[in-house]
This record gives sequence, structure tokens and C-alpha cells, in this order.
Amino acid sequence: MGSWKRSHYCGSVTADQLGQDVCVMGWVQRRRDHGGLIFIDLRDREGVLQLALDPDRDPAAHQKAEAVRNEFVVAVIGKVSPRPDGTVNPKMKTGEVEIEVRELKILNRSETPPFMLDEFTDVAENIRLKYRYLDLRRASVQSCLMLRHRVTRTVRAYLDENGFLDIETPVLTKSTPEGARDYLVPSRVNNGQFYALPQSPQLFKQLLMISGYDRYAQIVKCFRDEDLRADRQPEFTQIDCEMSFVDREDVMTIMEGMIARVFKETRAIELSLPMRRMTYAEALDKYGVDNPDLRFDLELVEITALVKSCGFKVFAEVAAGGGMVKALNVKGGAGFSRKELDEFTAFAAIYGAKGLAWVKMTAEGWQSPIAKFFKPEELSALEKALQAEEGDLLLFVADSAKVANESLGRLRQHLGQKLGLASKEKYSFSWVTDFPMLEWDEEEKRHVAVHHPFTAPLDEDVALLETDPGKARAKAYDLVLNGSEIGGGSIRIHDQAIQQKIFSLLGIGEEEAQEKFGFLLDALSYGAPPHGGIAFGLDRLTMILAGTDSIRDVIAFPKTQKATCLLSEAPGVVAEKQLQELGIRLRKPVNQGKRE
RNA sequence: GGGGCCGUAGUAGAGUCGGUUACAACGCCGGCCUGUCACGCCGGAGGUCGCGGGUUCAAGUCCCGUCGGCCCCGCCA
Repeated sequence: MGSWKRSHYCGSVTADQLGQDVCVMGWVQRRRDHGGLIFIDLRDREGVLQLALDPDRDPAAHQKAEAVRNEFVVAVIGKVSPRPDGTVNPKMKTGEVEIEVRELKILNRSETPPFMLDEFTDVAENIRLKYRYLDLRRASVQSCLMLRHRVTRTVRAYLDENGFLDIETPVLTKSTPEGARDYLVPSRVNNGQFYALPQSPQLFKQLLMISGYDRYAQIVKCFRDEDLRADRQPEFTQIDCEMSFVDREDVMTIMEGMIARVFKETRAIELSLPMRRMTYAEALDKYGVDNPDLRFDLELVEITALVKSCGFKVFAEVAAGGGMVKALNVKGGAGFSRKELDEFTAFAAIYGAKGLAWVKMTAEGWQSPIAKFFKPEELSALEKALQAEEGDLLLFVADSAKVANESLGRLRQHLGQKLGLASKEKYSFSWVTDFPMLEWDEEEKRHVAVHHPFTAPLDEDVALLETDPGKARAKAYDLVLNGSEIGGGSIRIHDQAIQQKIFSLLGIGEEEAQEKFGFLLDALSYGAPPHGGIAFGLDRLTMILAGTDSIRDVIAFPKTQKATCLLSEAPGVVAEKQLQELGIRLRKPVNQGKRE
């Protein structure tokens, strides 16, 4: 660069600087060579600026520009000039001006990039990820990461203003039962033993409350060794908070204030507070899922009682046998084709539904394969329950409560998308509360924690832990935005006896509890304050703010669905010597033969 | 562990019923061009049709396997 100092970002040069000399540095987006005049679009993170090189005015600079190619790194000094009449480009932020280049330096050359870094070329994601450092130069990708920066900046400011202390917690920690599969790190100093990377800093933030820090918050990486999805990465970032001497309302109030601030400062969107609250039971009843998309209504209706003794055996038997029959009235949906109905059936089947019954409400009455099984009064009872009118499509699932709710609930979401009811411009929040404490795990033949083992029961449900633990509800809350769980937390157990009771209900014996969580149990016995907290998925929140469907779009260096990094080629094999130091011998040699 | 979609020059695609030398676009290289902005015009180079096997006189195309990317179920307290 010599003595040159950059004076402006490319994207920040506008008519305000007319007549000034500026020095800009950046990457060549494109060169347009007119034989005489050469134009260069120079790009940096703030935008693109047109450089004009005139052979009559500055022959030396023009000649250097002949050799410039895409993605060369270039510095220029020149005067900010108005573009001649008729050549203003209204599509560009800097389109009223250009730089009359007086001096040009090529700071570095570039190979021809493997793909065009413009906004017009769609590139396969595996290519983008392999050359992520080039992909990250693109304005659309940069805007996601800059948005993410504004989110974290706003969160940190809000939490600081509200008295939260940012305290770091260990990354090398201890594997605990329950929850997701751990990522393990072998210990060299203690051969045969392993650290686990945290699934969340849960225990440490509770310990900090016991230590009197009162309000803790951290934007922190968490690790879960489970399969990936469009909105799930093995390492992801939480906005992790914990507070002492609070109840559920305190936590929800302060946290919805944080979310509102984020929406205001990053997207200039005013949210109305307080946010809606609904119980888990209501969510399941009306929407079939615990993370309902409330941008549209399309509520489920339970008709189990109505069809208990109806003429349609499939419904009647499920209803009589302790199952559940639920229906969805798709207003104006009678126009769906047979093919689309088959598609809906296949969709419901993904979630275990053995069938999807449908009825088209026509001028002639029910058009449906199952119409013939119902008596006239049964038809009218169903129509009334579903408020069915001509032109509607009724969809039914009869199954276990779990399957009926989930399949029809997911179908509801699918239909909302398909019918264009789920606008990306709309943001519908709700807290979902009163989750069950426990859930029966058929595979393991035991109860598992719905939230986590440190979640406190509702005061009025404590007695149920003895008599009917499956019915006990938790002081837990999730924040749901547009059908996506963006955060969740709970008031914690601060009483050692109740904590031990929960462990025993989870089938965690006293010895195991002592071994795995002994330090927490001990801590609880030394004056633990009532406390609770929450964690938000920063990646998911940013995804929604950015309007993208992939979590990879808001992570600089994301992993593929097989949890590999195409850029660094992680994970990789390690030297035998490294394994020896760790006392590890592989069961199967790698790099030999085929995988089984 | 399972279901689905995809893989063809550097990039993103077309390629019919299995049949001559695998096509045009963008990019790249060379030439021309003094107001373009996804500049334009002329010319050129560029291919292990993901990989392996099979069927066939003949495979980008059909079959089997495999690798990779994506979406989903399971899993994710």
C-alpha cells in the first residue's frame, strides 16, 4: 500500500463527497473495458463503487487497469465526480458518483474464482462451502453476518443495561446423562477419561446463581452430537441467561423486552408487548404441536366424542379405544386436486398417520370416499362442529393422540405455507407454558424430562410427583416465533429434596446422581436462591430476521448435513502418536478398506 | 438406522425412445470498441457425463452398488 491510507469504504462514497479526493481499496467486482474508457466496479463490505479510468486523463492508471481481473485487490486515489447526464445508476447506492482515478495500485492478483461472485449466479452449496472465503465476499452472505452482528450487539447492550453479568463457563466439562449425545474430548493427562463439550452451560449458570451473581448472561457456543437439519448445526450459539429471585413472569417479561429491542434495532419492527401466552395443553389442542405457527388460524378441532358411535368404523373404533380423532377445516380448500390430497396423505404418513380422510363440501353435500358411512345427523353434527361451508375441505386423522395431533398439526403448517398464509413479513410470537415435567419413553421404559432434570414443577403439581408424575406440569416456557422454537427455559429446582425426587422419577439412582451431578446437589444444599433462566437460539433467531430457510446462511463456516466442514475438511484422521498420548486405540483402522 | 430429490466444461443448465463429433448460456483466453454498469461485437480454448460394475453391437441415457450435496423421519432434556 506504500503510504496510501484508505479514506472511505467503497459503499460509503456518495454525492456528499463530490469534488473530494478519496482513497478506496477493495476487490474488483467487474471490469468493463470500452477500448478507451475502462470502468471498474470496486467492492468492499459496505458496497460497490464505480471507478472510471480515462486514457486521455491518466494514461498510466488506465494502462495498469488493462491488466486488472476479477477479484484483484486494488487501491485507487481519485476525485469523486458526478456521473455525466443520463449515466446515473439508480440501482446503486453510490450510483450518482464515480471516481476519476488518478492513481491505481494492484495490491494483489487473484486466480479466476471458481464461480461468479455476483448476485445473479446460483451456485451449488457444496461448491460455496468449499470456497466459503469467496462465498462470504458476496453481499447477500455478508448482509446475513452483519445482521447477526447487530443482533448480538443489541442483545449484549440490553442485557448489560438490565444488570446481567457476562461470565464465561468451561468448554471442557463433564459428560452428564440425559439430553443429547455429547461430543467427547479425550484427556491426555488423565488417560482413559474424557471431557464433554457443553450441550449448554446449564449447571454452571445455576452454580453462578448459588454463588450470588444474581443475573448472568453469555452468548456461548453449545455442542450436540445429533443429526443435522436445515435449522440445526452440531455447534450452535445460545443467548444463555439465568436470574435469581424471579418467577416465570419476571423471566418472560425481561426476555420479551430483549427480543423486542432486537427487532426494533435490527429490522425497525415494533413488537407489541406483552407477547401472547398459551399453555402447552392449548397449543396441542388447537394446533397439534408445541411450537405452533400463529401467523394463521386454521385450528384443529377434536371430534373424538362426536364420532364415538358413528357409522364410520375407523373413527368409531379409534374413539372408543382411547385414541383421538381430530379434524382440520381448510376454508375454501375444496378445489384441491386428487393428486394434492394424495400428497397431503403422504405428508401425514411421515408422522405416523395411517390414513387421512377428506371431505369436499360441495353444493351437493359431502364429496368424499367416507360420506356413505355417516348418517345425515352425524354429517350435520360434524359440519356444525367444524363450521363447514360449501367450498371447504375437511381433513381427518384418527389415531393415538400423539399421532393425530402431530400429523394434523404438521399438515396444518404445511397447508399454511402452501396457501400463502405464512408471510415472511409477519412475526407472530407466543410463549408456550405449563409443559409436562415428564414424558414416558417407550424405548427405555422410563420417564424422561421434557425440558431438563432441573426444571421445577408447578407448586400446585408437586403432590402429583408422588401420585401421578406423568400429570405434573413444569415451570417451563418456550418462546415460539412463526412455528419455530427460538428459546426455552424454566424456573429451576432450588430444593435438594425435590431435585432428588426428580432424579429418582427419571430412574437416576442415588449413586449415579451423586456421581454425575453431585456437585450440583451439594451446591443446592448451601443456600441456593430461587432462580430460573432461559436460552435463545441465536442462529435460529437470526435466520428468521434474515428471512432465510437455512441455518448455514447465518453461520460463517457451517457444517454439512454429515457434520463435515468442506473448507477445512474436518473432521480428519490424526497421527498415531497423538492417539498413543491419549491412550486411544481405534477399534477399526481408518483409511483401509471400505466402511461397513 | 430409514424415506425422498440431485450429481453433465470453471459455474448453472438442456440432452427426447439407448444410436454420428455431448449442446447453447455465463465465466475464461485473444482481438475490436471512449459512458458502461449482469456493457457490446468477432474469434478461441475448455468434458474421467461423481466413481465402480453390469446389460447391450452400442450407455450421459437402462440396472446394481458406492461416494458426495440437500430436504425429511428417527434423534435433538
